[in-house]
Amino acid sequence: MFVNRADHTAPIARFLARLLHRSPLTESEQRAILSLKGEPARFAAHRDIVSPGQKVERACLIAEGMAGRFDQMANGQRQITAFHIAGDMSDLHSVVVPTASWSITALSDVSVQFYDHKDLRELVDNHPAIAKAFWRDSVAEGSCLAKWVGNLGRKNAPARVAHLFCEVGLRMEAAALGDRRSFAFPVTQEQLADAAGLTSVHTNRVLQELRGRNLLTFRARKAEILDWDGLAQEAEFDPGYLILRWPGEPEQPD
Amino acid sequence: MFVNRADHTAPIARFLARLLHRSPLTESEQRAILSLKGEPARFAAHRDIVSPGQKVERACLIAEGMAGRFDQMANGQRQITAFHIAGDMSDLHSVVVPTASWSITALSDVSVQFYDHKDLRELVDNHPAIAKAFWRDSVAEGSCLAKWVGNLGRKNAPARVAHLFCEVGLRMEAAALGDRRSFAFPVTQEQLADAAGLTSVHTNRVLQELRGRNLLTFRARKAEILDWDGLAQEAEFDPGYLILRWPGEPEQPD
DNA sequence: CGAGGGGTTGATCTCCTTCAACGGAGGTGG
DNA sequence: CCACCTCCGTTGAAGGAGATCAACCCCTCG
Repeated sequence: MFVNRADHTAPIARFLARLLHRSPLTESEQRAILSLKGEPARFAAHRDIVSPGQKVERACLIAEGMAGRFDQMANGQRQITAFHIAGDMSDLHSVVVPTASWSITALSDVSVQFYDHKDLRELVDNHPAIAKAFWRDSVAEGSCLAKWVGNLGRKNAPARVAHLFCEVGLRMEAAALGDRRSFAFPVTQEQLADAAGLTSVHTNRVLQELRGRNLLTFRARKAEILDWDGLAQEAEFDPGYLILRWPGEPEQPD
Repeated sequence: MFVNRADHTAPIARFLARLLHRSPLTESEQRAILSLKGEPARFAAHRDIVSPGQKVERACLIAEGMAGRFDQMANGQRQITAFHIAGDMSDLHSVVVPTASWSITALSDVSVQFYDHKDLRELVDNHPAIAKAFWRDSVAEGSCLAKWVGNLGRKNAPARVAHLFCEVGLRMEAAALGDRRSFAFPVTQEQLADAAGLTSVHTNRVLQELRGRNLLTFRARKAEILDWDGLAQEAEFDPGYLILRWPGEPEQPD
């Protein structure tokens, strides 16, 4: 595969690798993506990369660190609706919907690359396969969100927290950023709580319970899954919704 | 606009009208969509239109009635992650992700039209504007899901139920299927509960409370919003996330 | 050394669930 | 035309998961 010859640490190459998990692309299509020109930037933890209501003209690729999509309530409560890891184009959707009603906020210190909508649109208009790859990416994002609607609507706190760790672990492994059983997870317990729809106090107690049951540890922003199967069972975790294809697994037909 | 000359009651015309709320399309692009050949079918309430895990080769357009996307838990609990009304291509996303992990189920009796993925893919490959319109549609769906993650994670029962009615009301109005203050909502209280992440017992009490506060009535599958502003305030409803453009409002630039 | 962010603990409260029963409307068969 | 059944809605009482409130601790960094 062409991408294997590329430098995987280049942000755009990470993005391409992630696309290729889900969508086959020809060598020339891959080249077209790799030739995108990005503009680098850094953000400290807690800073907004994109603010709610802001009209954007470029999309943001996470190069290093972790970011999240936040929904803010009138009383100040927050809900994280997505975690973005290195290689994620966190608002690729802004190409077709340039004004979002939520923020993209740095969870840890992050470095990012910005890519002009104009260039991305040109790519889409000239390469139907890339258009479908981007579309598929948005559908996969929706699939994750739907799963979280189910988790928040119908699962208790331990299952939600367990699901969070399963999901992020598997995504980190797929992105070659760690192992599902041991990966950096640079968020605070409060941010975990904002994702799980819980208070930080209760999240803390749930983490202790999961630790006590020898399922996982979470210290110093590092997750260690002690019992993957047990954790997946607690979470009712079924990875199909992530729509990840693995090297060696049959490719998704176009 | 070309579509105004079309028969709005034809299912595919309803679908096109909905696309045009969000995406400008030329006359020839509109013609291409209208010339799609659909295969009709009917489903009784509670029947699966698409079952979880099923690989599909056609997408389903709701022509009449209401359907929902269901996520099912191991213990039998259900969560509705989306409502689909007439004119919604409820699994347009299946064109790029043909195997879903949830079901599309008829809420009321519904009639639908099926469209082959092959034809839809051809449309997308030949018309970049249609590709972007479909992509935008999936992004809008994701936007609704993200909003529901926020609602389920951080809002109490009355706010959730209120939000449900605001959302469906506005969508019905946009689809010319009713008025935001009075519309058919052919679901049971149990299905409302499955969407709001509540029990049907509590949903019943919440509906009584909202009635008591003169915000809405819901009887015989018909919603009457008595105080739209009050309901929207209770729900913290801000329609931006629906990504609906209205006739007369400025068009979204391509 | 002081300040502040993040983590931990305990006590209390409350929103929603659970369980159990009943009522009413509509459809169906005798 | 009545009897019955089933689905849906309604009500009450009790219980529990998680929120809230209020400390306190530890570590890092200026």
